[in-house]
Amino acid sequence: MIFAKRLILWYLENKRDLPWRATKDPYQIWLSEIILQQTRVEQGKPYYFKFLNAFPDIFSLANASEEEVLKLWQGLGYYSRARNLLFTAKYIAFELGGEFPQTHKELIKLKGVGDYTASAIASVCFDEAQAAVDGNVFRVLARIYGIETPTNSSAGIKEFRNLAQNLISRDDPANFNQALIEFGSEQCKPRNPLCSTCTFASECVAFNQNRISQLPVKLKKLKVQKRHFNYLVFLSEKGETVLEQRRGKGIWEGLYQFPLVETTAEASVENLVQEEEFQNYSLETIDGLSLYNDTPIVHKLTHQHIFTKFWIYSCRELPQKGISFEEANKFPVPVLIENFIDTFDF
DNA sequence: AAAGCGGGGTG
DNA sequence: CACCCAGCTTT
Repeated sequence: MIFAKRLILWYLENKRDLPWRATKDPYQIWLSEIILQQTRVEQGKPYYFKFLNAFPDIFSLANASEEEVLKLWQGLGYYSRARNLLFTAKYIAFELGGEFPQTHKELIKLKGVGDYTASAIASVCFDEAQAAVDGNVFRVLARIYGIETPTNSSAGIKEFRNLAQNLISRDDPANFNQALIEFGSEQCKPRNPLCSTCTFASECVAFNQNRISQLPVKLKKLKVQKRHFNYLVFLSEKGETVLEQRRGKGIWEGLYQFPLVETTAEASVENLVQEEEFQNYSLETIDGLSLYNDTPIVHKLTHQHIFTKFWIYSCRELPQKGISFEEANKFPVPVLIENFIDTFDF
């Protein structure tokens, strides 16, 4: 039996009951795919429900504010997804009259939609035979076919995409794509795959050559950068503090945080007060300045470790416009800041 | 082609 | 601790 047929048979027997599998509505499929980019299903699920509840259709999302969307997205990471989500919702609602693009060629033009997501939407919603190649698919194909091309190289991306495109079922591309992904997620797992019950074990190169732990091949990853953040938590007599929005490129773009002084190393109070950024927030005195956490809080991200000190800065009047402590919860903030706000007794 | 972008789960 | 997750965009 051909690969696609066997794969789909496995899928129909083993597929999970996931919320977005009950619909072919492109809005809902698009929403789920954006949420699931580089995100585990179990982590994404509650966000999918939150968004669908808050924004049942493309128009309600299109009419939301960026802060509203970022707040709902808070904690999920890769926040450009949220900004692109809103941008694309506005485009579809107001430029296309709410009509979703229906082909891979058109879908891939949308902000935040790449080859994988365009293929997923085109196949699931419109039965177009475009292979959706995600991390699961790379792994399954690398193992079964014994492909050593790094999956995160340009050559690898091309090779695996071509292979998947040759394997895809013309009759049922929607189930084929979801089956291959589901198979990678549930059977051909990164660690300890279930080879003993695998329907492809007899022809799987990795299994038969005992190379499961060596496939797929990925190019080495960059080393993590260390950064030192000093947050100034102002406390005024009126019960206010200061939050600022992060501007420009970089981590947490568009999210809010306390006034930040970044230093090249862990800072003492003597170091801190000499920083130009600190003096930009200058008060008449530093008598109210005290360190909240003696040991830096280490916030670990994929590509950087952020060593954080929170400095409590009590004052009569704030150096700039403030917000009440209660309001702090309403702004979209990084998890690092959210944890502090939840813990600190204002 | 390579770097940048979050947060959390897993072994 | 390292590795990975229903990847995309920018440089």
